[in-house]
Amino acid sequence: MMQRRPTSFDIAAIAGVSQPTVSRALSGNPSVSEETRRRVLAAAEQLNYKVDKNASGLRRQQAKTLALLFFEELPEHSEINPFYLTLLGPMVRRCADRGYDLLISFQQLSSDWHVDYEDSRRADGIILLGYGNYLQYRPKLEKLIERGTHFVRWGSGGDGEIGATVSSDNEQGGFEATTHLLRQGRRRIAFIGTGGAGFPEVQERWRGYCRALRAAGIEPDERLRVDAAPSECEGRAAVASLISAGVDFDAIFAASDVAAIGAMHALQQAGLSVPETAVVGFDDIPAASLASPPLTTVTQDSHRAAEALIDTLIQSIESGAAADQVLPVRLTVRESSVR
Amino acid sequence: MMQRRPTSFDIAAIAGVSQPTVSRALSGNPSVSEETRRRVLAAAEQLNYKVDKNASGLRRQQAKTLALLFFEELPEHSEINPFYLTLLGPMVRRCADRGYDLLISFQQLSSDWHVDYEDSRRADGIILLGYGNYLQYRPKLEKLIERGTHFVRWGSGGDGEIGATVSSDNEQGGFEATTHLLRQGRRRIAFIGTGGAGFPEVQERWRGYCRALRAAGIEPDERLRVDAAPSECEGRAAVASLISAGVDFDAIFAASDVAAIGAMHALQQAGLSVPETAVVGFDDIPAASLASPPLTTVTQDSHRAAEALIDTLIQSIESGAAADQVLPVRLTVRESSVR
DNA sequence: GAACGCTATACATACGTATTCAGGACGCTA
DNA sequence: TAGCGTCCTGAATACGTATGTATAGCGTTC
Repeated sequence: MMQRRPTSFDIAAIAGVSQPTVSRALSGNPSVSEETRRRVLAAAEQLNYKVDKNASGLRRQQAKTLALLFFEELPEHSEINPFYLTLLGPMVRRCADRGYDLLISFQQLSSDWHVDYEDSRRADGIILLGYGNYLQYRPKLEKLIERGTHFVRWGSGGDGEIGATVSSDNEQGGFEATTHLLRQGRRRIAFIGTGGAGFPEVQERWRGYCRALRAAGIEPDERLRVDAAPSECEGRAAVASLISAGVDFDAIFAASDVAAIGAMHALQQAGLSVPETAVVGFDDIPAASLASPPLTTVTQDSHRAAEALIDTLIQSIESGAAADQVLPVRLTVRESSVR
Repeated sequence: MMQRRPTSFDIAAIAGVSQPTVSRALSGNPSVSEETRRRVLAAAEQLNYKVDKNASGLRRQQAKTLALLFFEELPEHSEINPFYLTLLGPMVRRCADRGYDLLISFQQLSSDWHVDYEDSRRADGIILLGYGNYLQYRPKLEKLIERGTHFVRWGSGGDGEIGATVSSDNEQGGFEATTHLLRQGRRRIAFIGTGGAGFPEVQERWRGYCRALRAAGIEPDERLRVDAAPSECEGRAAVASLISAGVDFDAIFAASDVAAIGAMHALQQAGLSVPETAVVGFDDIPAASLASPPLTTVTQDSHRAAEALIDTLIQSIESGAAADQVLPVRLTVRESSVR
């Protein structure tokens, strides 16, 4: 029955106006009279007309689309960081509200990702999601800036950052988690997380941890610090190594929930109960509340984070400049840390 | 320094050919001589030229983009079904391999989703992801078909389905899970899952459950069947109600992992240990292996599922027809079901 | 040696929209 | 009634690509 998609000319014919008027009416141009606009909208409704995204984009030289780029090594079968997945829903929503579409991709799918998206006008800007270790990508980020590509990163609010950044207040999170454990009477709190220079978030959490300890008159003990990437496996291994090394500890603060869950497994495997040994994580991924016992953790506000990312990027696209943002965090106390 | 994005005319000028030749050279048209193609590619490389997606799409009347539509009620703060999130990575990958971009959206963001994407040429086809309850959307699906929109659904392989469908072998999964429990010596196996007509997957799992019981000479007992949507909360409530009703059971087969995890929590809360009461789930979401004890579950092959979805949709777009697919499942035995 | 076929390229054009510019209608003032 | 400004609309055009059609070059055949 419908042989051809309707164009703005078809609408124009029905509404008895010209094609440009249709375009103006639909885009809310104030120089179109109310009466005309009504006729145009009615005609568009009648034919189920939708503006052709390609034609519109071509004419306006933009895509009205953002690209979400997971900025991690993802060896074939590994999972995307769960925290990023919790950002996904709110980001999609915010994009829709702001009139943008959201494309999704992985960094390693294109060696040229840093030019592909904007150069082909598939997207007007890029959201980079990558947990730490961004140092190795820094040259590419610089290339992005050099080319004038709009992008925003989820990362740390630390110094030496490059490009617009949205982050949680990692230092404060580390402080609150540690303070909570101290208030529970813990004194020997292990810190589990990768401390390498490429993970500024974790560095900041560590700094918060140290501040809390010192505020309680305790000097951080390097023997209580173990490296572990954000994965169940590494978290488990880290605690296992603490135990086998005979290090004395009564609580664990892990810089990521997945590592914290691994830590709990290691404790249980060693016959130690949680919260007898208290455990606190960071992120508040969905699995945190499903763990047993449910995991006390530093909650990052994924809704605000998502909105901040989208808004910052759009502002950068539309007005050229955008300011970094640091979002507050909140301690969510569950059963893994209170006797 | 670069004031303007290069176009195919710029490449043509450098390579000493005409614009159409550039287009043909880049698209691999065999009527371009090797020598010319080399020159064109070199020029393109030199200027960092990328084909303009809008212009290309406009000319070819397609977007080379697929839309991923989460087809669920997502009241503001609820999570996307974790199983779908495990599909995400592989789908993105497959799309990239097949030369398509992937857009992401939620059903409820647009009341007109069933026309929006294809009508505006933002996407050439739609992937619908929605756990069960599709009956209420059936009218919209019919509208999609009527309009000739290409789409594929994740669902059940059952009868009366509409449109191209990719699914797991739910019946077999239910059979294997139940058979496993029977082999462990369990006889009173509770079934937890929504049995309404709108959830054909769950119906099929139930059928497999019944088949396994009957093969062991046991007649299914309706008192052992409790409704629960796929959520931790409903799974917990379902088991709590079984316990408080005084129903006798020695194992639980839950039709979703999240419900199974909820079930374990209810058991632990009631002082019952797992696997003293054995628990088996369905889906194999990431949290399943993180639960304690780790959850035995029916693993759906998310890689094959993702690829089947993408391939089926692209085939439908490019050649008009596509066949349904039913994928095999596999029981993953962990500690929640073996003493 | 003229007609023909084949290959590789150029020319012309269309895709559907948004915007610039020009102009018509109308009301107001002098 | 001429002059002017305001408000709305139409005509023309450009965005960058892909493709149908035409053509130039060149070897082949009878």
